[in-house]
Amino acid sequence: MSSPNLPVPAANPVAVFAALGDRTRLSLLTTLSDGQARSIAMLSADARLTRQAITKHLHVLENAGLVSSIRTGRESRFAYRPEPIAEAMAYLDTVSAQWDDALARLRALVEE
Amino acid sequence: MSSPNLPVPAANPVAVFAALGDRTRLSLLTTLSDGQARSIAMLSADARLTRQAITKHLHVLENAGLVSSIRTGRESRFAYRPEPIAEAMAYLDTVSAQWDDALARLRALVEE
DNA sequence: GAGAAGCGCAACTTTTCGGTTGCACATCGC
DNA sequence: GCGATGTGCAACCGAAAAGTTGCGCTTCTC
Repeated sequence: MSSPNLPVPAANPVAVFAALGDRTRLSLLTTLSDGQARSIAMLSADARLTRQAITKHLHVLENAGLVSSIRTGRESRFAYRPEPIAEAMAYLDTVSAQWDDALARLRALVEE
Repeated sequence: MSSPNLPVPAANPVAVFAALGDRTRLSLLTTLSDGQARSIAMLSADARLTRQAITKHLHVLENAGLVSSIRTGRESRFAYRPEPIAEAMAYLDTVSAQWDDALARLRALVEE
């Protein structure tokens, strides 16, 4: 999967959050975040789902830029990619920053 | 909506991310994050969707704990709630921390 | 070379999601 | 009191998501 030199899709916040919004995928990502690349077979081993279901989830994660895959021999290994997570956190930061600003202004107003 | 004294649902990370994984909802939340509570009519005014569609999205956000609503007179006003965002960021922090640890260990190994 | 392991692809089923429409009901303002 | 405003609820629809099954193709391994 993932035609070799096609750039990894831009980490669109909505797509990233959507990818994270499924417990199977969140669990896969958490597993992979230890830096160890794993094959589909390995990742499906301890899952209650079919290998194909896991494969689909991995592709969703890949399209969101959260993992990358390379085919080596007969197996394709998936690896964690940190960038989108950083961008997602940056996005959430802007949201909570706006909130904090609003709070600060309100407080200033109240305290005279 | 939201029976008065029922505790706001626990901010389950999966539910929060799923709620954020839609551009209409993300946009609604961004709007509300300025601290100003708004009625459904206000929030639907500048949207290309039906009032009912907006209402549904607001309920999704509410179930994820991202907003709260109170009925005042004939209108029900929705307000931003910061807690789930903080928890979501905390979750992402654990993921990226695990990644950083893995990187550090790898680096240490390589540098002897 | 033969069997096993690891995948990919395609078809199909079942829910879930995002949206709309229609209608009834409460409330506000004059 | 009455029209306008703001909602809530329910039914319905189409598209996408989640998952399964079946099958064929490579790649190891002995």
